[in-house]
Amino acid sequence: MTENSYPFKKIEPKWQKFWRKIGLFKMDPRSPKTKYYCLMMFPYPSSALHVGHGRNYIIGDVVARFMMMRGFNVLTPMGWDAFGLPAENAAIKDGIHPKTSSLRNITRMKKQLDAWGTGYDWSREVTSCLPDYYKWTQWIFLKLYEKGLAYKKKAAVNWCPSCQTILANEQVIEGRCWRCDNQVTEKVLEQWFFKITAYAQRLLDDLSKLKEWPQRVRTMQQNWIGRSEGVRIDFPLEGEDKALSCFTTRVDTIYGATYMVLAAEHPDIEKLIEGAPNRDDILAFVEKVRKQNIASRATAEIEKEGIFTGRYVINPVNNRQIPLWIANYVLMEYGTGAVMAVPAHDQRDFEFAKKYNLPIEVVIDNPNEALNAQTMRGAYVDEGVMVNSAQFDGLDNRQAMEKIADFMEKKKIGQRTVHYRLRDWLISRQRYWGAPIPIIYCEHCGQVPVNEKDLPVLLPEKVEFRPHGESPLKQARAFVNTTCPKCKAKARRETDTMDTFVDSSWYYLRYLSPKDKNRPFEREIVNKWLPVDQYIGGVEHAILHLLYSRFITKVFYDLGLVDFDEPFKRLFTQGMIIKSGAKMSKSKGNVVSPDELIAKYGADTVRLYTLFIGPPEKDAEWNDRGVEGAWRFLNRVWRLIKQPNVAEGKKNDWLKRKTHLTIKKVTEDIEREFHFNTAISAIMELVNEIYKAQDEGVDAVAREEALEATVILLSPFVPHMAEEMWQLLGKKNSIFELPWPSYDKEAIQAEEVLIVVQINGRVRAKITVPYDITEEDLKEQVLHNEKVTTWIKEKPVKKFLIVPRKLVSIVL
RNA sequence: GCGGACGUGGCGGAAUUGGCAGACGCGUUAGCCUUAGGAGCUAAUGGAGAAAUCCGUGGGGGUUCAACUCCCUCCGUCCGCACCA
Repeated sequence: MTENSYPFKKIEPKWQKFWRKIGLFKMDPRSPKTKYYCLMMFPYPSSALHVGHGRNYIIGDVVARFMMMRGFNVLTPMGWDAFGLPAENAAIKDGIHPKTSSLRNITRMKKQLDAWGTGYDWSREVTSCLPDYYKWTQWIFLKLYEKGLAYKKKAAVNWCPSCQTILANEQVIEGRCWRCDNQVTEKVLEQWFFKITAYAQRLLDDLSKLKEWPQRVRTMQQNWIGRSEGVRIDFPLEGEDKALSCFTTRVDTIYGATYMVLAAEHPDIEKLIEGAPNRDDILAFVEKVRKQNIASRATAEIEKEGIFTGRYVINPVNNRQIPLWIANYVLMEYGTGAVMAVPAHDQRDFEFAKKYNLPIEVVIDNPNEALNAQTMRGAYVDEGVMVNSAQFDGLDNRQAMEKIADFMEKKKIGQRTVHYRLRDWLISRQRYWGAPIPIIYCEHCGQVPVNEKDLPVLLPEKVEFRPHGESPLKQARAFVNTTCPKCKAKARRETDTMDTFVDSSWYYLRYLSPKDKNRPFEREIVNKWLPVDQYIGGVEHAILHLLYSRFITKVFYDLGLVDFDEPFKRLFTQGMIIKSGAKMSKSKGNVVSPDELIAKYGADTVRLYTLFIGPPEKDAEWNDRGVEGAWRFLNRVWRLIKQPNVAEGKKNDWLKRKTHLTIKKVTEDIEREFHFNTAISAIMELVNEIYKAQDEGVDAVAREEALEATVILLSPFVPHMAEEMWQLLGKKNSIFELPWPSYDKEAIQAEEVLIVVQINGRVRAKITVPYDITEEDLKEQVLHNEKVTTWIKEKPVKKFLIVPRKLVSIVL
C-alpha cells in the first residue's frame, strides 16, 4: 500500500456516517414510489460473522441499492433470530446467561454489518428473544390453538440425547441431529404440534404460484410434502367381523397380493395375536423391531425380517385367504401401517417372499418377455399387460389401475385416497432459551390457554439451565405456579418452550410495525408491503423455515389477518463460501473473518471480491489472492479519477459505444439472474478500454461519460468508493439518489461491424463492413476477399448464407 | 433405488435465440520502471507446430452449413429424498 493507493480508511467511515445522517435506508412510509421489500434471512447471533455470511448481506445490499436507484421505495430491515440452543449451550459451559451473550453478540455483529457498508433500516430492528417480540409469537400460538391447529398428543418423537431435546422430523438428517450430528433416538412424550398437515395440499398446490423461486427449492418442498395417490383397501380378517385397511399406490397389482404385512407399531397387533401359541415370540419380535429406532432404520439398510401372526386376511377382489405377517420393513408413519404385499411387482416384498418362502404371483406381464414367477430374480415394477386378474386381464396396467379403483369403490371394498409424507410440526422443546408456550394446566379446567391480555408469558431470568431431559423451566417455581385463567384455582404453567422456527416463521411481518404494542402487525401495512419482493438466504432453509413461513402465512390468511397467502414472491438462495474444501466453521478452523480483511483492504474490496468470486447461487472457494485482484482493480479505477486526462485527443465513438454496451450488460446482469460476477467483469472491461483510449488520445466528452458510467455502475458493489468518486467528479448529493442510467440504443449500433466468414463450417476470414451494408454488397465483398478466394479456389459455391451483422457461411 | 443439477485452460469462471470457445480475474513467464518491491506499467499465456495450419468444452454416436449449447448413449461429480407400499 503506497501513499497513492485508494485511501479507504478515510473514505469508508465517512460515507457510512453520511448514509446514516441522510437516512438513506430509512423507509419512508409516505413515499409515492412503488414499494420494494428486500429481505435477507435474519441471522442467529452467534459469536461473529464470517465472509460466508457476508455474501448474503452483500448480495442483499447490492439489490437494495440498485432498486433504490431504479426508483423504488426500498425496505431492507434486519433483525435477530435470537432464541436457540447455541446460546444456551454456551451458558451451560461458560455460565454466561443466554440473554447477556445474545445481546452482546448482536452488538458485535451489528458493527460488522456496518463495516461491510451494508445498509438497513435499523429503526425496524426486531429481536426474537425480547418480550415485545415473543409476546406475539405466543399470540400466534394462541390463534392456532383457537383454530384447533395447535394440539398436544403423546407421540413417539425424535430425541437428541446430546442436545437433550426433541427434534422436528425436519431436523433429523439421516438419523442424526441437524445441530450436533449425534444419533437421534426415539422417546414417547406428550408434545405440542402445529397441524401443518391440514395445509399439505395447499402448500403443494401453491408451489406453482412461486414461479420466481429456484426450481430446486420447489422440488425439495414437493418431495417433502410427498403426496401420493392411491387406494385404501379393507382386507376382512379371517374368522372375525373386522377388517385391516391398507394403502396402495399400485391397486393394479391387487390380484398378486400373496400376503399382508403390518408394522411392528401397528396398534391392533396385541389383539390379533391373542391366544396365539407363539404369542411370546411375536411380542419379542415386535419389541426388537421397535428398538431398531428411527435412527438405525434410516441409516443402515437393515435385513428384512418378519414373523407370521398365525392369522389370515381375505383379499376382497378374489376372496383368497392370505397370511398376515409382521415385518420390520413396514413403517407405521406412512399410510395405515399395513401393506398388501405383491412380491412379483415390489422389490421389498419380493426379497421378503424369497426369504420366507411366500408365494410369488405375476399379475402384470412384461410385453416383451414373458415373466416366470419361479425364475424371476427381482420384482417387475414396469408397465405391462394384466394377467391372472380376472376380468381385468389383457388391459394395460395403467388403465386397469383406474378400472379396479372404480370397481372397488362401487363394491365398497376400497376407496381412492391421498397420502402425504408430511407430518405435523412438533414445536415443543424441553429447553430454556425459547418462547414459553402460553398454556396453563388447571386441576379443574384442564388445559387452558393464557388470556391474550396476560401476554407475554415472561421467560424467567434466574433459572438453572443445565439440561436433565425436562424443561429447565420446571425448576422455576415462581414461573410454574400460577392460577387458572378460568377458575382462579391453583394451576401450573406449561414448561416447554417453542421451536425457534416458530419465531422465524413470521418475523418479516413484524418489521412493518416493530414497535406496535397492540398487535403483531398492522393489517393495511402488511397488505401493502407483502409479499416480500425479494427474499435472499441460504438453501439450507429450503424446507424448514420456508415451509413453516408459508404455512403460518396461510393460517393468517384463513384467519383474515392478511390478504396474501404466500409470503415470499421471489427467492434467491446463495451458495456457500468454502475454504479449504469445507464449509466455514469454527470447529474446522477455516473461518475467514471479514475484520482483518476490511482493515487491510477496506469493505469495498471485500465486497467486490465476494461478488466477483462466481455466480452467487453456486458454492465458491474463497481465495485470498482473489481479494488482491479486487484491490488492484479498485486502485486502477481510483487512479483514473485522480489522474487528469493527459493526451486530450480525437473523438472516440468506440468508447461511447463500449460505455453504453456496459450499461446494458450490467443492468441486465443484475436484473436477470443476479449475475454480479459478469456485471463486474463488464465494468473491468470498460475500465480497460478507458485506459486504452487515454493512451491513444480521447476527447474529454467520451472520457467523462465513460468515467461517470463506471462510477455509477460500480456504486451498488463498492458504494463508499463510488460516493467519494462521485464527489470528486464535482457532483453533489448521494450517488444513490441518482436514477440508474439507461443506455443509448443508437450509440450501441456501430458504424462498422465485423463479419466472420465460415467456409465449410470453419472460420476462414474476418472482414469489416458498414453496419447497414446490403446483402448484395456484402456477398460481393466476401467473394472478392483475398483470403476467401484462396479457400474457394475454383470450386463452385453450393450455399451462401448470411446471418445479418454477424457472419457469412459458405458451403462448397 | 427415485428425483434434480452439473462436467469448459494450472485455478475461479465467460459464451442472449446453435454462429470467432476460453471474456474478466487469479496464477505463471519475460521485459520496463524503481534505492527497493508482495507497488505500477508493457507483452505473452488451451495443446502441437518455425509457420501455414491442425487438435481441443468428460467418452462415444447423431442432427446441422455451423454444436460448450439440441437429441441418443455411456462415464463421473455434487445435492435432495429414501424400506413411502
